[in-house]
Amino acid sequence: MNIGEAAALSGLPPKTIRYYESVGLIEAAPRTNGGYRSYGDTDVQFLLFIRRARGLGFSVEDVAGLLALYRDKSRASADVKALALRHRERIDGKVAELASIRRTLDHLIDKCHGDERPECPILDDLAGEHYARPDDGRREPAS
Amino acid sequence: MNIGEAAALSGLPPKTIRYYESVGLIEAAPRTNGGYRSYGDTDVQFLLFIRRARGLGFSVEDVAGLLALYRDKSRASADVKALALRHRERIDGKVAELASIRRTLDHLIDKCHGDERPECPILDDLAGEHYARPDDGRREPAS
DNA sequence: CTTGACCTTCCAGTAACTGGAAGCCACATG
DNA sequence: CATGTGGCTTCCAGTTACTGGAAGGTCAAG
Repeated sequence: MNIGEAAALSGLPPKTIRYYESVGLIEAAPRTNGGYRSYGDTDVQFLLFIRRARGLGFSVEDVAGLLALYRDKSRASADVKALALRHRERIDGKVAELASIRRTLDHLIDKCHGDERPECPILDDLAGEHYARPDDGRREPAS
Repeated sequence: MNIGEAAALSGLPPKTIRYYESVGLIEAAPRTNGGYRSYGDTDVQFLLFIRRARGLGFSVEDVAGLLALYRDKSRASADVKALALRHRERIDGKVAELASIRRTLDHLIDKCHGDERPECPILDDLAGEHYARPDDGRREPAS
């Protein structure tokens, strides 16, 4: 099948499949006489594997690792698990960061009345003005 | 002051300050005879504003909008709030996505014994193989 | 005058694609 | 057979927000 069909079956855009080939994530597909890439069912399976792994947020580099383990029938499941655990750590880190940001945002949004008036605690906070305490004119050195 | 001091006071690397100037986020700093950028306290305040906004995850483009509102003393706080609300939406979207990924990852990691044996539910799942599942053999299509 | 820290510009690379241009291939129709 | 349409090819550029590094100018101290 041509790349368009492989794309439809795998759910990946043709551009992305070519990209994966260009970075070595998948092997270069054989070509037809006319120079078209030619794919088989197995290739589609690999593409689906990649799409699912990417959907779980694994980096392309991680996916390359997962594919290597997938192909290696004598792998140790511990290696796969280790990769997944590292990935989960990163996810947790991001979630924590976003949660913290969200809390701050909540406070600020809550305090901004959001009307025609210019007074805005959001801007005040970003500007570092402690608007609730107009008595402190001193400046802390950054470090 | 030179860029190094402005960087130290604002907590932004000199490279980043130059970058912000290059993309028009801040005005081009005046130069000394020797061609060095020269900054004042006000500039540092702007840089701090930018750093805080970026720390809350606002894009550089959003920060440009916030700066414009910050400078516009006749702004409506509603505009600031709207920007913050849109941003919070994006954050929420990301958190939801990450949470979903995390749940899936939890299941997979939990089921992988992680030893020397090659059997691995994580890889099986990525490969789309519906390995033994006592209570629920069905799987939802990825999207 | 020389050293070393700091500054300058410009180019390239990062992650993972995506859009678009220019041009070839395949097939159906007139 | 010519032509039109759609799919395919390659390659370049742009995206986000910087960051590293090279080559070279400036400045204060010794």
